[in-house]
Amino acid sequence: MTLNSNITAKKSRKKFIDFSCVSCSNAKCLIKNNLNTLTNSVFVENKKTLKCKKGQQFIIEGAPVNGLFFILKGAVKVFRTGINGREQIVRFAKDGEIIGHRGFGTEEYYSIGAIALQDAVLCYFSKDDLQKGLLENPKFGYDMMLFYANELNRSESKVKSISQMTVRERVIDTLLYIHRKFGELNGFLNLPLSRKEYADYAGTREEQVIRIFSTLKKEGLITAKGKKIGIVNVNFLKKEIDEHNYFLDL
Amino acid sequence: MTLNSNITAKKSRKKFIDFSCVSCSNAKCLIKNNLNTLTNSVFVENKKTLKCKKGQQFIIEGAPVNGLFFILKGAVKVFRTGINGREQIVRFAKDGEIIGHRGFGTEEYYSIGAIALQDAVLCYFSKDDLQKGLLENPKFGYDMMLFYANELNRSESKVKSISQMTVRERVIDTLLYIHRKFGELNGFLNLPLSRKEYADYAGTREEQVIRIFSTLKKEGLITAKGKKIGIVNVNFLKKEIDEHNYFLDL
DNA sequence: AATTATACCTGTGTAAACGCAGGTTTTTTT
DNA sequence: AAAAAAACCTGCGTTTACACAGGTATAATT
Repeated sequence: MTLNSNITAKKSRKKFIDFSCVSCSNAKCLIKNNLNTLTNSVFVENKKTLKCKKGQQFIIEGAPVNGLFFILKGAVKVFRTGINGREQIVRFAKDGEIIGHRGFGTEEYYSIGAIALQDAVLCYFSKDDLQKGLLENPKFGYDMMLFYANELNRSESKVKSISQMTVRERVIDTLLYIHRKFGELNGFLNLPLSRKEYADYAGTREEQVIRIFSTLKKEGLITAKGKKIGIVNVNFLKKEIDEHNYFLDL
Repeated sequence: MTLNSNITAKKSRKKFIDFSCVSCSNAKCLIKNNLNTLTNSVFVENKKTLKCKKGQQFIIEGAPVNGLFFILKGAVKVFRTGINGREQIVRFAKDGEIIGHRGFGTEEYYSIGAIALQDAVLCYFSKDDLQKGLLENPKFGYDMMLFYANELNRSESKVKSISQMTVRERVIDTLLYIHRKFGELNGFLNLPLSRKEYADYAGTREEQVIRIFSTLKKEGLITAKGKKIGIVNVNFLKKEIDEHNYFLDL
């Protein structure tokens, strides 16, 4: 909101606005972190910043890849569409994170879709520019590699979860994931999601999530007022899925 | 076999044998591919090569990370262990591939286990050496990043598969994956796996795989003599799961 | 303030996947 | 060649998760 008011859209029809990495306050961004050695690179100057309203889809599955996005501000869901348009959310992303694995290399089409869950500001880098930057700056490339290695670790962990956990456990796992990643605000998870979105991430159906939320409420493990979900005691929930996570620390 | 006979084990008690990257015939290896610019790097000289017998576990979940492995020759399953020791195979790997995402960065413990499915030869690189190599050679780091980005893509695709496909579809998907990756030999998949291993990858149970193999046999879609599985017509199988893979090309 | 739309909730029947139990075949070991 | 072990197979009852249907509360729109 403070951001939006700062934006004076010169080319409002294209939704591209100028933003500068140097003055960016996003400490967790890989680009910001490597800016000292990237100042000479073209790609920082060539980046485009665009606003994206809540609910807006900014990456469409199957569309040609030209580059990739960094989230300057906001929250985003990344998903794959299956039969009958059923969504599988593979990840939630926030400030500083990268969206669009296929923005590199020779891949031609996006394999994922992405929708803003809140009003968001996105930085866009072209494929060629970014590739150049990565090859010019080994530290940047190394950081990027680590990011993907970590994401892979999380994703493979998710494969096991969906495969071996019950629906109830998966829903609890999802609640804890949102809690870890987005934290709390006034005792409620700091990212409002619909029951359907919980289901799409947990790999189940809306009705199941609703039922399980009801049960968890009765058991005093969570509080729920509409989309506002509060975790009463994180450790109580953790305990229930702990045996699944021998070697997991994220 | 030809490899084994070439090996003259100086330190046979430690199972480490000297091998040289320069004379390596493995064209798909990331290190081999970048060898021209890596010749000065220490880490290529410091690598250890070790033999690993069929069935042997060379990475144990939760063990401290010191480095990571490249497969010189052989096939390997990478898995995570869940409740009651239930295995979730997250990946099969072959010649030239990397095992152990956590060999980088600050991670302390392996999050995955790895077992040789055939007699294998592995190249081992220490964490520090490899990190140095990656930071010295941007192209090498970039290639590594691409590898992880592709693996992530595949893993996220697998999340959707397990979440949305029926068991039958998942088993078919697994058969096609093995076919893509390991090919055929005399009309049979060129990687013998037990029904249990198919189940551990597909996210189901041994009995289900057995049942589904029986049905597929009756339907004339596959042939099966023990562990030897043959796909009669790849396209027939593909057709059944195609609608799940709108934007998938791997 | 009334209306529409969206999100949330619950009961009930159904189908898919699972667990177990008992068997056979194949492979490995002695 | 015999014995043991591992892998493979099948039937059947049970459980889990699902689909559908109909309802209520909440939020958005006019």
